[in-house]
Amino acid sequence: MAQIGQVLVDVPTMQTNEPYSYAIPDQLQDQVEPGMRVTVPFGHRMVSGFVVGISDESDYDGQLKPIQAVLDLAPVLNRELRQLADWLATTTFAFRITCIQTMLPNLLKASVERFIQPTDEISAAERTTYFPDGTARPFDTEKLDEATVSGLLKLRRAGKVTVTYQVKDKAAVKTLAAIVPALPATKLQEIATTVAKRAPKQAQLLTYLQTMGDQPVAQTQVAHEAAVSAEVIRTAVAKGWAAKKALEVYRDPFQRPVQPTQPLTLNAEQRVAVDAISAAVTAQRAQTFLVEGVTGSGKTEVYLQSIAQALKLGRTALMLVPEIALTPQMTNRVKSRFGHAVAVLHSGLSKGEQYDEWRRIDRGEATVVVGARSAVFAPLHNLGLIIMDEEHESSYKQDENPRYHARDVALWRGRYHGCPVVLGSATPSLETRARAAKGLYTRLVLAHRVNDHPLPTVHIVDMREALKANGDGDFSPDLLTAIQARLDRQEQVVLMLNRRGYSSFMMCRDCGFVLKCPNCDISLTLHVDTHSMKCHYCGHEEAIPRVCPNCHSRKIRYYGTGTQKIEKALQERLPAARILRMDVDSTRRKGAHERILKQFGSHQADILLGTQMIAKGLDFPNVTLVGVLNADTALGLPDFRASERTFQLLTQVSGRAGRAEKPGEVFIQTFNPDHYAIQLAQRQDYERFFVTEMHMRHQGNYPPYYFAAQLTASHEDEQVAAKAMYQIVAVLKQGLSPNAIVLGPTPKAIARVKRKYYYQVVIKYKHEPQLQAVLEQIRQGAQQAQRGLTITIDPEPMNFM
DNA sequence: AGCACGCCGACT
DNA sequence: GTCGGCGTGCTC
Repeated sequence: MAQIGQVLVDVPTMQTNEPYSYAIPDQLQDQVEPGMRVTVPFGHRMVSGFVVGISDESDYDGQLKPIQAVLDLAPVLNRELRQLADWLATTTFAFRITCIQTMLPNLLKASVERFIQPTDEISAAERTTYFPDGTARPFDTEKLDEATVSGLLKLRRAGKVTVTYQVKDKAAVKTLAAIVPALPATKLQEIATTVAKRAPKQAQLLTYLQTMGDQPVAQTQVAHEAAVSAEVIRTAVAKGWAAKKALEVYRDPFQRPVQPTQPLTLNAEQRVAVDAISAAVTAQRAQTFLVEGVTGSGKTEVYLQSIAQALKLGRTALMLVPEIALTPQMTNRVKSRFGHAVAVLHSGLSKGEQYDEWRRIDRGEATVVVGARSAVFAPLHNLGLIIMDEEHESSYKQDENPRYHARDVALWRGRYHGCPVVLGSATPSLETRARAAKGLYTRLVLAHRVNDHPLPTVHIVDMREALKANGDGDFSPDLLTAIQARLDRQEQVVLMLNRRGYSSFMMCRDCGFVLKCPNCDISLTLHVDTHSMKCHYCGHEEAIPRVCPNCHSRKIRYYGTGTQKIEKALQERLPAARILRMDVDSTRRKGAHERILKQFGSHQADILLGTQMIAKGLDFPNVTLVGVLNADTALGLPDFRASERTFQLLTQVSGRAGRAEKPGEVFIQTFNPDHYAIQLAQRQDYERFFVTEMHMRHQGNYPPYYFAAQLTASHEDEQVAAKAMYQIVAVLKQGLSPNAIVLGPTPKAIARVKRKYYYQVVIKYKHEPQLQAVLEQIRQGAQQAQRGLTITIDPEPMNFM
């Protein structure tokens, strides 16, 4: 019976979110399998598509078109990952094809190219103007100038030219020229006796060919080992002694060799953790662990030994780390333990390297994968363990469709494979820690630093006092004195500027008061366009204050500053200091990040000044002082996670001081010295912070007590965006229970981005069985709504700005 | 997404 | 009268 392929076409729209039926032509019969990429005619053009099923019949009434070509010899997504794609699509409200593209390496995303060519109808004059080469030319409306495009389109209407489509598969396997003997060894030996005396090189090669077996060897290697030139090899091939073959090779992203390491001896806490995780690995139990360990408590060693257990049982392991922590030092540590079994996936690799690593994993040649967010889709078979380090990091959440959280995907895969998931952090997210408290996750605590180094002394500097003393809002006298002392002692300093919070909010420089919403306990954001302060949660609006409502000081103003400005100010104060700046600007170029760190590591600078990115995972033994210039900025953000983020950041950055023999010191400059997030970060008291913050969340009906979902509408016309949001609120109110709290609509913090206005609604709820259906209904409705109107749904937002 | 179809205003 | 502007709807 004729087969029919169910194909998801690569056209991300609501109408094409279901598979379309295509006839499988005879010559492709039994070649097409679910999980393969194909090209199909769609409308009046060719598109690429993805086969999700094969069946005998279709419920489509019309005439089926045939699949044009198959792009893969084997499925690129196995059954597990296809199921995962469907789950992702329903839970994140993203298109199925978008989910599939997200899971595949970039190179497997086929592109469509258009070509235009003359027909017989065309006149000679037209041919010479538009087709100087006389034949088909690429037709990219973006690249050609307008006159040419309109001219060509006119010709097309007249039937004088036709447009053809070509789906181009970028997936390129890198090959090397390789040599394999074409004759049996005995025959070669026979020939060897007959070659001319004055052809010693040919004899040499013949001898070599006899020894090499039937596996192809790279031509360069043959030339080297047989000590002959490429010309001699060519002659041999021409004479039929050897054959040329294309040898498939991987673009190896890490050429440099690593020193093998042995497992370290574990302390009692680490032992308990490894044993618990190993037991779950062995029992193939989908158990979730929270490994809570302070900086330097040896979490990584726990991960590595747990991975070893999975490998010992013939299973594979996945280790996720935040992109920013995916440094060569980090990956080398894993590679030196597990050698060639390790594949690394991250954005620093070229597309080709990513694809090759992906293929090594898919073929089972790599059994340990280390990577950032998207590595959670690594095509590992037979997973035995998933680890997610620094699980609280917000970079695990993708900000565009599909808006997935790698943690949720990891837990899904854990359930699928029956394998444990280990979430690790010194400062777990409230959600995770709360689940551990409820007994849903098993909590494993590493309270001791491996070398018993004392934690650094943390000083809180009250900037209100400092401001009075020297009138400088950036550097306190205490911090400057401390920096000078390190310069004198040839030690190094890390200074962090909290740049998140560049958004303009109002804070009093005398008392630290931040203007907040009376309804939401969230800071108000300044809107220059309307000259007012707005709450992005409930829409409350009030005038911009001239004096501080708390202490009546006139020093209430916007808060926010940049690294360049700070660098200049610091250099003026400490002319002798060698300052290295690290921020988004100075690390934009590839490899710049690593180069700066290397420079600092070899003490080519005294002070490293940077943004958040310096808080994570740096380990410089000579750094004995860490300064946080503005601890408050994140606190001022209109986000209920502001305290949590501040606490996590301060705790992390504090861990950067004095990790070696020299004791460390930390200075936190703040206008809110009494804020619990800052106070508790000073004491490195996560538990106390957890309890306090949980109380705050309970008071405000925020996660983890409530779930939150966010809907955003954007349109060039502000009225249209706002109106759409009001209609959505009406749908929500009707479809949801009275217990659901619908906040908004309100304009977003940056209301106008790329000439579009953004309005949002936040839903807080505990138990809404109808929510999925209502959101789905809104998504359906969004399709036939106004042109240019975009509705996004985020079922678990991390950012409320 | 990209294209055809179809309905309106500014030209030959 | 027609060319071509964009708004609307469909693609197995």
